[in-house]
Amino acid sequence: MNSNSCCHPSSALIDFLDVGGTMTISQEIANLTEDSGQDLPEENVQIGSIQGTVVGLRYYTGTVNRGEMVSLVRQPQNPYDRNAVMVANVFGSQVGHIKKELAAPMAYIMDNNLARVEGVVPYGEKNTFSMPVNLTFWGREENREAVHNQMRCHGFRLGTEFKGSLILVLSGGFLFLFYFFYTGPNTVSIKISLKNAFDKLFDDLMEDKTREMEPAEAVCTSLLPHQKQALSWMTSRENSNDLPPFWEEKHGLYFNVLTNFAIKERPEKVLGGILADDMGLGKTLTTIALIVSNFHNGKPLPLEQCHIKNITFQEGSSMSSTCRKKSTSKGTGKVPSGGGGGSGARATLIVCPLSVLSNWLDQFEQHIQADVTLKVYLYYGAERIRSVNLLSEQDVVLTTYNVLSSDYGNKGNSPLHKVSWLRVVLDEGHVIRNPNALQSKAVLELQSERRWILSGTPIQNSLKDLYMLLSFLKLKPFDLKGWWNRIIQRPVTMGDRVGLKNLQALVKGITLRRTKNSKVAGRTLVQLPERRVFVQHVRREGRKIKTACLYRYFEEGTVMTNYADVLAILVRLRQHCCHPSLVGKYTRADDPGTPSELRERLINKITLVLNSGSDEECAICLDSLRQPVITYCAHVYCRPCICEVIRSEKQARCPLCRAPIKTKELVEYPGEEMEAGPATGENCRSSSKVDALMSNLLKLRSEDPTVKSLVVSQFTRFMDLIEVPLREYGFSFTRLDGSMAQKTRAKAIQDFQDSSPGSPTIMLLSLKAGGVGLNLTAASHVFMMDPAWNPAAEDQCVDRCHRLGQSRDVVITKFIVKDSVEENMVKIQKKKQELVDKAFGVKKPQDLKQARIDEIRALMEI
DNA sequence: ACCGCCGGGTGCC
DNA sequence: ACCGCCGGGTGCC
Repeated sequence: MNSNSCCHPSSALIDFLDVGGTMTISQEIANLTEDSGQDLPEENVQIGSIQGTVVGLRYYTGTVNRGEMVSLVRQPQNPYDRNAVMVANVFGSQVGHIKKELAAPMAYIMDNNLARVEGVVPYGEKNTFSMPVNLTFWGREENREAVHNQMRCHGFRLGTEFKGSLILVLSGGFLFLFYFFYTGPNTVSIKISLKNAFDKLFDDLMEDKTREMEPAEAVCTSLLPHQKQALSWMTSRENSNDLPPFWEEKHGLYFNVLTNFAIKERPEKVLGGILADDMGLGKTLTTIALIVSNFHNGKPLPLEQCHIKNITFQEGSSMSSTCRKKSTSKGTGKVPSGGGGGSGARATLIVCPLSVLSNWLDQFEQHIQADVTLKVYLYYGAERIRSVNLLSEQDVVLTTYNVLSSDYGNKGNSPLHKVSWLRVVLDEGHVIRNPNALQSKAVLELQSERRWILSGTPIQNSLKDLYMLLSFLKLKPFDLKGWWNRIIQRPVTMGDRVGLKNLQALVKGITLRRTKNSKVAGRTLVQLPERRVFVQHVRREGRKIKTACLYRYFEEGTVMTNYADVLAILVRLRQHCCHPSLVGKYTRADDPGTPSELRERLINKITLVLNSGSDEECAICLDSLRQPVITYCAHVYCRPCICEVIRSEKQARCPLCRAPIKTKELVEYPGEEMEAGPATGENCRSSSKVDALMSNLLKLRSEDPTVKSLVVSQFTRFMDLIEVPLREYGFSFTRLDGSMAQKTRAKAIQDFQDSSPGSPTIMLLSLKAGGVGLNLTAASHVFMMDPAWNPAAEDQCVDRCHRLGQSRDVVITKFIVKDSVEENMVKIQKKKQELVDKAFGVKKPQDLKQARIDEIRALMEI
């Protein structure tokens, strides 16, 4: 199948045109497809297909091509027929209506969410009055009968004529193969080859992205070759006049090779993309260079406007550094012109997690010449000035996702949403992967000419993570869930090679990704110092703990019904490995007790589950938990997800253990709770791990007093306990954990990174504290006090010091208690890594459940 | 729409 | 003729 003219490198880098006036209908389609949440594999069964008729063509301007995909949108408010089904092309322009006789059963099916209907116009695209449309119904297996019945009642018979058939469509001189791939719910064979292809998704992204560009002179740091390449690529993405991915110009028309859509007007450009470099390659520096080098209309920052030097980083205050300017010839020559467009937009908005806010400020100060005027405003804190004018006049506005979403939630009064930005940059952009999160909705509403996503991990769990990124970039039609599912998500999930190729072409066109191992001219991008890992086994505390009740759960097959108990026991076993006094009291929930007691216990459980570091996901949406609630059977879900389950079933049952559940019995997560107070009394005694740590630290200090170390634990109370001997032996240390406010956090980081004598040599770091951007390169030793469930979390933590800027070899010491739950956790880490590799995109709740059981079983060595 | 359908005009051969 | 047939007007939902 060499049908993919869409994979031409030249055609992949194309820009999109936003067709004016179609937004309402697009929006309508978006709204209609948004809440159906039909992206789980079991909802993607083909129920049947039928040929229908599109009528009323002459009343609408929307046109289609031979073989073009169309969308079907219900119009319940239509004054002539409340069953009306509108037919629209990819850009949302109405083409016509489905003939009313067929619209009647379709309306019922669509309104009751029995199936999604998708259309393709096989021929007759030039007809004046009506044209045929091949309709395919997709839905859950359990709705198959209902859909067929409804159609039969109205005299239609759903067939499977497109099943596994090849339809050749000749169009515009191109040969397109449309392979209507039908597979049942269980497709195993193709998924294996899919995995390899998926791994290659980001391969070859470097091709043709090796041109270098010098930054504007305002940047005082010299860029590494790969950063100059990124700058060149980003600049060309912003100034490019190319068509967006999958668009080609043919005979004076613009033609989308994926959907067969064609239009006279040039599709709107997509200026920007995804910078997906590994962390530590300098995404921040590159972005700063981009901001000043490709300012307005492809020119570098105008350096001649110089004012008073005044760099302050107070929250909610404007800071600007001043300048005396020289020539700006450097870096201007290679900038392709044409982008930007003279709209007058000036300001770049950078949205980032709180944890890296101070890093951005540091980096601006560090990399921008001191005599350059760059107006940077930190839109953060209660004192932030909510003035659209003030914000528009800045060069850079920095804010956090939290500030952005809280302003956005404050209906109609979000200054950030009233500014026409030149450029919006989402740092750690993968955080918007959940479309239901307020912060995701908030970023989609920002007005900007250019849009960038910075993320070392653009796809974290599954393919659908990419949807929100494309949506933010306004990469049509993938910014609408229905089209994304249809053209990419479902074909790829079902193992369709063409779908995968399209996905690769799509990603390739808008993404630059290099890893630490990528090479430029035969050399790796970054020569990082070595990184050595030692596992140090330590003695167990006291006798081996009995876990009889866990064995019982396995024998009874009630592991999942007692999941919270199981986790609670495991947490305590792990705590015991660290220090016996960490272990809190524990009562098992044999007796449900009175409702208030039960409630209290459930709150305890959900707190434990969410703080257990087990990286919980909602088993329904398979995404990270939002508005977590716990059921009486102690399983944790997103509130909207589980409410939907309860609403849609008569006798609702817990998806994980099948226990009956009710909405009013769901218990909410009350939020972070502070755990026990400071260590006192018997807590002050040491433990094997603490002893081992101290002897390491003392040895290091005697060898080289300037060496700095990270001491990492998942238990903040363990960190409390470690503080005692650290003080006792006169170590100067700082601490960073999730509970700290931004100011103290930034102070802790700054103190630790400071190399002057007397600065802290140790940082107590909670494993989950801070985002990935955190820079702790002052440390060259890492002590992992307790193993994490997720090996990636440990790696990420180490990467905070083993990154660009690290000059010493990094030594990692992991303490593992012999003959304990920790040893088994290490085994699971390895397994889990394999699982993550395999499970890309095709996770089912059942698999997830079994994986959990297997995991716990392995932990207990049962 | 080179259709179907409607409704007015018309009416043996 | 309370029909058939003809031919003009008309046409999404």
